[in-house]
Amino acid sequence: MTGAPPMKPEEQLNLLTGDAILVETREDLLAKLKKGRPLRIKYGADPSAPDLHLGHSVPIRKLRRFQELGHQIVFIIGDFTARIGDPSGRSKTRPMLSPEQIEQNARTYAEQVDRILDVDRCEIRYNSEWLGALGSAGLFELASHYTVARMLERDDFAKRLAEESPISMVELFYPLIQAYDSVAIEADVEIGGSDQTFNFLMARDIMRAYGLEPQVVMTWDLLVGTDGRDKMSKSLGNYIGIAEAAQEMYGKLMSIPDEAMGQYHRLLLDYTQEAERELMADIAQGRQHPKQVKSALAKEVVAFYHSVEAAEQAEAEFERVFAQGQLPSELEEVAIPAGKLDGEGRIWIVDLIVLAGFAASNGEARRFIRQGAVRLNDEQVSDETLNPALNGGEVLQVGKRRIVRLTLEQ
RNA sequence: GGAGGGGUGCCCGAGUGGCCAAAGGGAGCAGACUGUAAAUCUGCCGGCGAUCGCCUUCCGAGGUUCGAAUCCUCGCCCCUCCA
Repeated sequence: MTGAPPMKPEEQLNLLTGDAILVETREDLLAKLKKGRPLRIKYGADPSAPDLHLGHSVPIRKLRRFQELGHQIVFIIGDFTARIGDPSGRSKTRPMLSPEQIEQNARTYAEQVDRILDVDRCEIRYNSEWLGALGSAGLFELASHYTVARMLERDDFAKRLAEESPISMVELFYPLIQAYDSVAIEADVEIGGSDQTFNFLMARDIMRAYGLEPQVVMTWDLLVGTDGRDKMSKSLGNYIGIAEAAQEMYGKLMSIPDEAMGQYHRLLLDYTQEAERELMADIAQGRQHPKQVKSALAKEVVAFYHSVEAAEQAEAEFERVFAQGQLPSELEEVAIPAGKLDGEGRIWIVDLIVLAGFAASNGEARRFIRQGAVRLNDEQVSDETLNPALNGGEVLQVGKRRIVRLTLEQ
């Protein structure tokens, strides 16, 4: 991907912007591209979230596109800000990180990003490098370049002000500090999620104030999670990790609501907005079958993170288990301690379900039985008092997805 | 410094002396159906043994009462307004 002939600025522009929600501005970007030098593309990494999911992958994939065109990616690790922490009302979960933790997270982060683009060719910078040197005088100068009124335009602030929820002073500084990062590295382009739009745009003003050419801002909407409602996030449990097993990844992708497919194509497979609309229209008008579209999507994403073979295998397995209702080709084994069996080698079915880890309590196990969710050797269990004899090798199933082969452990 | 609002099950949120293991929603799980772990519909959703029941829950510690998530006292925490 290094030896490709340079692409014309106009072509680059189209390739880079067709799927973005905001490009501020296309004219500026074109002008920069016409300079013919590699552009500096800023991306603020989040070293507090070491487990990357497909939501994080979106901007990183877009960075990869820049990289393939020969531009310079600059990752900024916000170690300075991470050490300060964030007292904002909502995100209580942002802890203050020690330098060691930040270093460790950054390394984990880089390893994962490397699955998507070539990290060795990226510039990685820590913002304590320049923010530490800024000092209070520098900070005041920075603050002098922006007004409270404009700061409060940010919808997040405006909303909280309106509903009288707290806004900490530190929070007002975050956008300024981020903007200063752009000044420090002389960013040509900054990209990220649409939740960052205000901060990115503000950096344009701050850069001008420091006598620099303003950066181009590009944002993409946030990928929704497997629930199709909220943005993908680990804490909401609606995420698909980029390091997940192929089978798991495929299954989760198949579970997204149909309406989310368009966005997934655009954000994960680089469909343009126009292509996204066409795809969804095709589905709506019956020219394409939603399931086929979804499984093709799932396959392609899995192939990106694993391999084509793994993706095909995942699909075959999925069809086998869910469409045809057969047992998976490989079953996980759960060892049952022999001591749990009675003198005749029998065990209460409720205990067995709990021991297998399928229920947190006897009550839950009973409920599963009542609901007809339990199968032992493919026979539905309806008797809560069943005491099956166990020889090892039995297949225990609770619901459609949790299936296990039992073994005996002395 | 002054005034006030509040802490309820995984989350949000009702409940102001018994009918409360605690409404409703979300999440989760299961069943049916389907085109998938989509959508939709139905059910479950503190623990334990079970037709009935028992035990532990409504920030913490005490108290009032036959009886409290609901009343009182002290403590801890969160938030808002005025200055």
